[in-house]
Amino acid sequence: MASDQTRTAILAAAERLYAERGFGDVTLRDIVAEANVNLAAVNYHFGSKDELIAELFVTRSIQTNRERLNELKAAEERGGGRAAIEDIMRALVGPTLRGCLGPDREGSTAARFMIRASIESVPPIRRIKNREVDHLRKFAAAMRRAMPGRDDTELYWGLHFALAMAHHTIREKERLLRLSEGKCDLDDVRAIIDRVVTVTVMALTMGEAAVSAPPPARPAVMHGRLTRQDL
Amino acid sequence: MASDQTRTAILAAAERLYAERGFGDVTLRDIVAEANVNLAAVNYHFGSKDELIAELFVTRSIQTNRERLNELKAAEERGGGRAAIEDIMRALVGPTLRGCLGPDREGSTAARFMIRASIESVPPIRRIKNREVDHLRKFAAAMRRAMPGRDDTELYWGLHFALAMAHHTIREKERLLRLSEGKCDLDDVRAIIDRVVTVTVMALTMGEAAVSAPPPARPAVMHGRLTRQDL
DNA sequence: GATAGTTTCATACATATGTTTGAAAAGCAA
DNA sequence: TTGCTTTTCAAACATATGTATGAAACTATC
Repeated sequence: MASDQTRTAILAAAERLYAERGFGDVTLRDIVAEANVNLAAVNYHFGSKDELIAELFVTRSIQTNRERLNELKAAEERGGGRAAIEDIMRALVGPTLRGCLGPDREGSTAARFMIRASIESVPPIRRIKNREVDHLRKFAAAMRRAMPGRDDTELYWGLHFALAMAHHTIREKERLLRLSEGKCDLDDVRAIIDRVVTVTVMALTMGEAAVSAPPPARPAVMHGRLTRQDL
Repeated sequence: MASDQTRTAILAAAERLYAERGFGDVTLRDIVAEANVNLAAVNYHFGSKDELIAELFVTRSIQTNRERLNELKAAEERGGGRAAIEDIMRALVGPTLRGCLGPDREGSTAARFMIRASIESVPPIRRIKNREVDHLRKFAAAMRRAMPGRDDTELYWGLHFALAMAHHTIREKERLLRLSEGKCDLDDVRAIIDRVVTVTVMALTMGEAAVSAPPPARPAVMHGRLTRQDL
């Protein structure tokens, strides 16, 4: 089937252009020019522009979520059914950060597309995005297992802040670079992931200290992770 | 001058609509209908659509920045020239969070407009936004005074994460509400500000602990702020 | 109250953009 | 090949949208 060739070319071209210039600035004519196909091909193969965008987004969403869940699963197996909280957070923010930051590549096209999608919030994507909550719930559940007895509210805030830091770092990396005059190394993805994870775990354990015991034991996480030279 | 009336009506209507529906979905015709003025009035008074958006954005930017700087200044005077790091962060994230969250109001129109602006990143705004770095530098300077000897890199990351948490909380409040099934109280703005500030200060002092002294003293901030009942 | 400058208005213009159409081309099974 | 389906193509369509225009209404100064 040569038709799949056209379909694939459109998908690839669209993702590339959307990732680069955003949804607002890319027209169907831009896409078909990039893909070297006829204008009508988009509507023939996808029905509409919105359905094209939706297909792009669901495909990539599934991929990212699978990556995250794979890491989570690996961590849980490593821990005999209960993953360490750090590894859970690492599974949450690692795939996205690795995909979107880094020295050589400008971030893969797929990752940059997903960033755009989470920034610009165009209608077809907004509709799909609501399912993301179900995915995040799996991480909330893992966190609950890792920190039993912890108040759920705290878990949600921790999850929320982890995504905040990861996401914002990707979105505003230019600004952070300029603000810090290059001092913040945005190519050292490992260090960034460590940093986000460390802060998140501190935020999560901090609450525990304040709520459970008046003389709070220093959080367990500070022992291992905090002596890294990159902090 | 009756001309100012039209100008003002356009500005107000535009801000309201942009705040509500975003830049992508609002046309000049929507704006002039909302403002009850003629279509040509926009180009007569502002020159172009982009210049209208730019004027809205610079006005609000100046206001937000002034609010922040006022709080910062007050904190520095309270501390005799050197503000506590918590109060600096509070001055940074407080105005925005107070403006955009809260029970009664849906967040002021002005604040919601600024959120849109920071989300959608339309060309005229992108051009202006570059000056924001200069504003943030004032906070970096205050932080440096509050934590002398601290590595600059850490300060920038702390500043960056504070904005990340504040911003992301505003952007994704619906999702956090659904994820937590209402357990995360997004109407208690004071508690949210405290939470963001506490985590940020922990992130900032955590590095200090790891870098300076091998047996890290429990961060000073944990004494005062951490016993709040809302954590 | 006449005149000059300012503002408003209805309307038109130009163009960008998603979509549709109908015919031509290509693929494929018999 | 023949006949049918699937795919491609150029062109047209419909419309939304920012902008421009020229006349009318309004305002203020003398």
